[in-house]
Amino acid sequence: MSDATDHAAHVQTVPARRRRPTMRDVAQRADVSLKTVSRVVNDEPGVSTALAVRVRRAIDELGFHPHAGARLLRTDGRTSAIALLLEDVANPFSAAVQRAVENEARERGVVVFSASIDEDPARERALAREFGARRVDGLLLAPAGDDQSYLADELPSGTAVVCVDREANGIAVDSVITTNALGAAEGVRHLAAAGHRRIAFLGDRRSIRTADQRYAGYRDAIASLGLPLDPGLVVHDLRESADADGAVTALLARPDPPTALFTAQNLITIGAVRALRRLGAEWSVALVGFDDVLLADLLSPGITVVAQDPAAIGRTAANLLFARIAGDTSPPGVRLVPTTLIRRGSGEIQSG
Amino acid sequence: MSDATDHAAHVQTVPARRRRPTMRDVAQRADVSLKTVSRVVNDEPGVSTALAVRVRRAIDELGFHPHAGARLLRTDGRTSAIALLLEDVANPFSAAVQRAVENEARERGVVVFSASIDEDPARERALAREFGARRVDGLLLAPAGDDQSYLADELPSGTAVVCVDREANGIAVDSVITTNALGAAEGVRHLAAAGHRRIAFLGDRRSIRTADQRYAGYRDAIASLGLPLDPGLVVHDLRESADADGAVTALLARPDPPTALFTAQNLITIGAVRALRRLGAEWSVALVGFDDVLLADLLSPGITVVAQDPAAIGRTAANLLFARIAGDTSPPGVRLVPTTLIRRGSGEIQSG
DNA sequence: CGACGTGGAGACAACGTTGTCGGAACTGTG
DNA sequence: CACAGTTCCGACAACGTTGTCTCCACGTCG
Repeated sequence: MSDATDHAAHVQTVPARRRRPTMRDVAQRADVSLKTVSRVVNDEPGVSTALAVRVRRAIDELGFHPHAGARLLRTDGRTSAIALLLEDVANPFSAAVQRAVENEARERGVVVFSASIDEDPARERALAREFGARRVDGLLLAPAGDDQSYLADELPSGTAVVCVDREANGIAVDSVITTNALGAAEGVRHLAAAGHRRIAFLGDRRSIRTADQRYAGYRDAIASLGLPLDPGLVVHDLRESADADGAVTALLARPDPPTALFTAQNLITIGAVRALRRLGAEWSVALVGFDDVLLADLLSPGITVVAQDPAAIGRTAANLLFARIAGDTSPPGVRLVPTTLIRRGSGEIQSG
Repeated sequence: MSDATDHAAHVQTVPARRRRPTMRDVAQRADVSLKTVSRVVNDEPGVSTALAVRVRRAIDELGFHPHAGARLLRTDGRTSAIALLLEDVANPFSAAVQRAVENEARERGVVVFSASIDEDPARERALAREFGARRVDGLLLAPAGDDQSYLADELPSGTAVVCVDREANGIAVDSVITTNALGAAEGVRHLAAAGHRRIAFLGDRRSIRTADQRYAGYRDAIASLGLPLDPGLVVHDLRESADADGAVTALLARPDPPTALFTAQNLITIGAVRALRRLGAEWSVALVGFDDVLLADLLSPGITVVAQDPAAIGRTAANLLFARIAGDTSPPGVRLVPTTLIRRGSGEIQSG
C-alpha cells in the first residue's frame, strides 16, 4: 500500500525568502549595464553574442525572474490576462464554458482569472472592481444583477467586456446567449406533440434573466398551441435539486396532476427525476429538461433534453472579447447560440 | 418570444480608450499633492475631512482607479493572488476542488488564477513560469509530470507551493491527496465480499501517480485476499470514456470473463456502464468505481463507488497554502483525505 | 585621409504608486 | 510673547522595468 510514496531522495528545498534578484543584480554580476540585461531578456537586437551569453549565465546563476508588474508599469500595455466571472465554476455548464474560454485564451498566451458570483450582485460588482484594479485586458461576465451600468465606474476605461449566458443591462456590450425562449418552446412543443395538454413548468428564480426567458418560451408555446396556461402548473424559484424534488411531489399529488414536466435548468431536472423515481412515475409522466446532464442517456428512461452548447458559448464569447481587445469598435450586439433537442425517452412518453 | 431583450434604453456607452487617470491627475484636479491623494485612497490618517471630500470628488469625476501593479511595485508585498493548476477544469472532480479553493480564497480577499494542464508536463512548467512572473503569492498544483524540481527554477523564491490530488516529486512541498491505494483496496474487497474472484481492473495511464496508486491498492487487495492476479484482467491506459467501453467489451468476450469490474476513474466508470448496458450485463456483472459521478444513484442498478472528497481536498490544500504564505516553515508533509464507499447496487451484485 | 555611417553599449528618465522626512500652520502653556 | 507639541500636508526618492538618447569604436567610402 503506498498512498504516500517516499520522496526523500533528490529533494531540492525551496530557498528561503530573500530579496528577489532584479535586473540590476544581473547587470552587476555580468558586469554590463542594466539596459543590456533588458535587451537580452526581451530578445532585442544590438547585443553581441559574447555579452548575451554572459548575461544569460548571470540570470541562471541568480535565478532571476522578470517582474511582470514592473514591465507592465513601464509599457502600460496589455496584461495578457482576462477575468471570467461565472455563476458557479462547479456547475457543469459553467465548467464547460470556462474550459472553452481557457482554450481560446491559451492560444493567445492569455491567462484567465476566474471566480464564482453565486447569484450575488454585490459580489459581482466587487469582483469586477477587483479585476479592474489588476488591469485585466477584458472581462467575461455572466451577470447576476439586473443592472451592469456600474461597470462604467468600476472598470478602468478601455477594459473590454463581453457577457456570457446572460445579457448585460444598462451598458452597451456584446452578449453571447443561448436561444433560451426558442429552446424552451421547442421542448414544450415536443411534449405537446406526444399528446400532452397539462405540461408543468419548473424554473429557477425569475430574477435570473435566462430563467425568465425560458419561462417566456414555455408561455409562448402553450399559447401558440392553444392550450390554457394553468398557473397551478407553474413553479418558479427552485434553487436547488431538492426544491425541484419537492415541487414535483406536490404537483403530482394534485387532483389534476400534470402529465408532463418541463424542467428549465439542469439541477431542477435532476431533482425532478429523483421525485419521479420515488413516486414510480418515471415511465408515466413525460419529462423534458433544459440543459444537458451527464449520464442522462444511461437512465431508464433516458432524459430528453434541450441541450445548450456551452463550448460554443465560451468560444464565441472569448473570440468576441479578444476582437474587442484588439480594437474592434463595431456596435455591440447579441449573439445567439442555438439549442438542440435530444430525444432519449422521457420526452417521448405519450399522454394518457 | 424574447431571447434578445431590447436594451437600447438607459445605455451608457463605455468611454473610448484614453489615458487612464492617475493619482497625479486627481491631485491636480483636487488641488492637493499627490501624496494626499495616496493617503485618501488608502484610508491613511492625517487628512482633514474637507480635503478628503475634495479628493474623493475628484476621484469620482475622473473615474480614477488605483493601479494594482504600481502599488505592488512600490510595496513589494503580496499580490493577494494564487494560481490553481489542475488537470482539467471541466472534469467534475477538478471543478469541485476549484470551487473549494475559491471559497477559502474569497474569505481572505485573494483571487484565483486557474488553468488546465491537460496532462502535459511542458504545459505544467510553462504555466508555473507564467504565474511566477505575475508574482502570485502561492501555487496550488496538480502535477502532471513526474518531476517538479523545475519549480525551484521557474518560481521566484518565496512563492509558496502546495500540491493537490497528486504528490510532487523532486521538491519538498506539502501535498494533499486522496487515500488512493486504501480506497481502491476497499472497493476491491467489497467486490470480493460479494463472492467475486475474477475482478477486472480498468485504469488510466500508469504514469499518472494517482492511477498507479489505485492499481497498487487493487494489487494489494487481490494478494491479501489470496486471489490470483490475472494480468489478462488488468487494463491500463484508458484515457477516455470510449476506451473503457471498448476494454469492457473485450474483457467480457473472453472465454473466462471477469464477474466484477473495478474502474479506477470517473470517466472510465461511465464508459464501463455504457458497455455493460449495451451488452445487457449491468445486472450480472458487478461494478465498483473510484470517484463519484453525478446521477450515479439514479441508474439501475445504482453505481457503487469509492467516493473522493474533492471539497475537503481543495479546502485543506488552500489552508495549507495560506499558512505557508503567512510564514509557516514547518517541514512539509503529505495530508491524506479518506474515501467513502457508497453502496448503490452495482457493487453488491453477487457472483455466479 | 577625412567624413560618414553603423552597430554595440550605457546613462537617464519615466511608468504610478507609497515610505520618509521635513516644514508650515495651528494649539496650548508658562 | 516665546516656545514646544500637534496636526496636516507636500517634496522627494524609490520600487523594477523599458524607451530614448547619446556616446564610442569600428570599418567604409569618396
